[in-house]
Amino acid sequence: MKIATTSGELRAHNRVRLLRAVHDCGAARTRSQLTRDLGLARGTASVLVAGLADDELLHEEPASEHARGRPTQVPGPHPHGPLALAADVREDAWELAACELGGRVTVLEVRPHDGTPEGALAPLGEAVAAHRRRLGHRVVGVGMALPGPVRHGGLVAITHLGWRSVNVPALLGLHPHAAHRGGSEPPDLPIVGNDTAFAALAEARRGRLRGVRVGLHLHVDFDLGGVLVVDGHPLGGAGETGAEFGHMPLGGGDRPCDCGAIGCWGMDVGANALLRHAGLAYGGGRGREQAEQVLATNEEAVATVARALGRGVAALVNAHDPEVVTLSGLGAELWERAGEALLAAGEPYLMTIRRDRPPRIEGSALGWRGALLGAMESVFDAFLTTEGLELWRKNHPDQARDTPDQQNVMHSTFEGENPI
Amino acid sequence: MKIATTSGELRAHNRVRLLRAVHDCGAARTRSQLTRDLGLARGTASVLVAGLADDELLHEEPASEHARGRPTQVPGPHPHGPLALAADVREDAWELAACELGGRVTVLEVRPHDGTPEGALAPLGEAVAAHRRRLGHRVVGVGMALPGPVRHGGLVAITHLGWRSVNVPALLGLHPHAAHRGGSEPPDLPIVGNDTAFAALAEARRGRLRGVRVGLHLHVDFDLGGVLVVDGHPLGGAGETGAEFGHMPLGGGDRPCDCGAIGCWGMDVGANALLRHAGLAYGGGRGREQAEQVLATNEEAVATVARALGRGVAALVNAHDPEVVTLSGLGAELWERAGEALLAAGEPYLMTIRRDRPPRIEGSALGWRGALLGAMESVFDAFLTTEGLELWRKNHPDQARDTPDQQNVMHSTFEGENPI
DNA sequence: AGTTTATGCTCTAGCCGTGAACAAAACCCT
DNA sequence: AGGGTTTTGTTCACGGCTAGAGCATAAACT
Repeated sequence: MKIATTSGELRAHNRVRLLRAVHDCGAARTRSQLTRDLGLARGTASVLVAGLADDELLHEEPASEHARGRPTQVPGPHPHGPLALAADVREDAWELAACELGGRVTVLEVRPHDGTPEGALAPLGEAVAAHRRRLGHRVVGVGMALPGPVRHGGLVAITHLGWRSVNVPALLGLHPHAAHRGGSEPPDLPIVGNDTAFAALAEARRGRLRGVRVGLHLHVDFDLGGVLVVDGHPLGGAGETGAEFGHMPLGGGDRPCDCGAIGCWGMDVGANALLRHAGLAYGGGRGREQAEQVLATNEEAVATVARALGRGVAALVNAHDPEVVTLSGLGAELWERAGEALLAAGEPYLMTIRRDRPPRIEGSALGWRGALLGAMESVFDAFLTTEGLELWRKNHPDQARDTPDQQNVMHSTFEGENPI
Repeated sequence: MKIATTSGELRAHNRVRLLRAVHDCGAARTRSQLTRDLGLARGTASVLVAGLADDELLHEEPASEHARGRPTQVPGPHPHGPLALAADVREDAWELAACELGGRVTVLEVRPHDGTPEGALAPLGEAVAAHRRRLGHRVVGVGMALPGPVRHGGLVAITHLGWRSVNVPALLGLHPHAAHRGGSEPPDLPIVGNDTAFAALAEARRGRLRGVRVGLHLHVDFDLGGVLVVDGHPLGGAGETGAEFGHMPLGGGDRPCDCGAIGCWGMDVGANALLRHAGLAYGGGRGREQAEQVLATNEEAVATVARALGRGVAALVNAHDPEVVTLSGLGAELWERAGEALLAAGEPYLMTIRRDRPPRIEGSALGWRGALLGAMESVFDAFLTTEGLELWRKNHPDQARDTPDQQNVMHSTFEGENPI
């Protein structure tokens, strides 16, 4: 986070801190708690909240439970406040959702696709554009998770689907538009990222890696992704194409991988490996249901995959000394069904000092939703900055400040539910 | 870095920023440059510099080269300013140095030792204590690099020397003293760290990883250490015992390692591996000279080790996507003598997308000095914070503010050189 | 109904950085 | 040599910010 150096930046900074705190706690803390947690004076908090409410970023509601004194308010998302659109594109389907400040998610659309870049992305692009039109200026960004390495700018390579260097923003039809009014760069370009990195981000903010200084997150689906999470941030690598722990030769074999290397660990862990061990056809992002059947019925195949997973986990624990290792997607199910085999296979590969104080291993708290939630968090990460809020202020229609009539209209919309 | 939230913290913050900038550039930039780089108003810089000079943290000297206008000053270390003590403890010898703000290093002592914890650390502890007495309040911290994983609190395991869980601060005789005057926690405890992590830190601040967002640093001596450097910080892991990339099974073998695991990559890279391939005795931290002879004469052994290094580097590049890979210690020499073999061996293990834009591989800019310099940097990292500077102010003898006589005395000491 | 308690609101004091005006100290040109 | 130019350091009025105190408020407790 950038630091303030002038008294003017100070205010902008505290606005961000307050909004960030509201978002991170899921809009569940009272104003007085927030005031204490952020170390602010009550007067300062008063001014800040008033300003943010004026900008339609926050809206206070009375707290439901009271203690002794004067009842306090709970700052939450404003009914006209910022929204993040987020999509999780998998090998065989995609999901699109909207999310408001605080993290409440509304799923908008789910649709299967044929695995081609156009077949997957063109309809998604249309759906995004339609919802963006509908929601107008409230949409502050679009996040998109994809199951492969994503270069800066949205070039995606998903070798096991035959995507070589797919320009995701272009296929979505979400080119950066002409300059907004206001002049500054509009946040029109989607934030495209790796599903594993997003799942890790979600885990760090709202899952089992919350408050963890150094964690390791492994996301298992058809193949295996892994990434280190440090102080709440997944490490993306230089071109944002990190999170590829699955392509280290930790499995011991030398089978050629679709990625172009040999011996990749990821080939021995995931749905494809399950199908292979069960003697079924695999590859091309097909066979999710068969894989789940193997997972449920073929104990030997499950144990073999769990052992491969365990061996690699041990290697990564040696190298990075994480506090917690979290497993999402299939990984969580492997951990549940064959945790013993996983641990036993890793044991010989652990350093003695790691055996003395091994990291916790846990299934994800977010299940298969991680990637979607992480994409959403990344949009808010970009928005909850001094620049992001400044842009909101600029591109925002004038708030009803002077006209009391409009104030009343606004209040009337507060009454009912407003589904996104 | 902590962020400021009140106007009071603002000042403290800018003091840190200015001092940090002076330190990072090696006291080579003029005040006007610093003012521009930090985005300060000239007036603000004026006040800040005056305050820091008052606290004996900075001392301005006229710039040697002039441009057109009024000549500017160069802020540098104050003759009574803070000093960091730093030691590099290797398997067969240690080195102790002092360093002032800006990074000028004075080597104080070098001494071989017998490889036992007491034999190595007791004399070092005495030397540190003696210099600390001599230099008094100017010593703001002691940093110490050791060739093995270091747990928080200074417990070190160097398995290839038979050190199991050595309490370094205790053996140094540097227990935390009784409370300082001032009350706050004194910085008496040495900052004990892994040599690889320190070498990486030095590389990030004053070497080839400067300004690099994601880098990978590998330090090869008797064994192999490796660590990721993100935004100028080596990733320590949960218990600060990260930096152990050498203990992943990237070599392909299954030989048992001293660390308790099997198949560790580090066994195939480093002085021990060189000795082994040459058919010589190895282990116990002995044989540095023989290893250097092997390096100079036995091409086949060198190539074998370089290939093992290259294979692991490829795996790590896949996983982390670093911008630059730096090699220090023996690694730099291996790179120089057998860079081709290293690259060729790594090639098959690289993902296609990594082959398209491979990271730069470079020898360290700091040679064998990295660990020592990194230990020094870590002391300044702890000192150049709002808390560190506040402590300096408190524990500092009163500055000669009102008495002009003392001012003159001070100026007389400015004249001569003052060797540390 | 009065007391207690925690919170929200308002206003002043103190601190900080900005930016303008001025002073200083060099270089450049005639 | 001397005046103009250029860049930097210094000083100060100004606006912005947060802290903290005092007061108002609204509930729970007695």
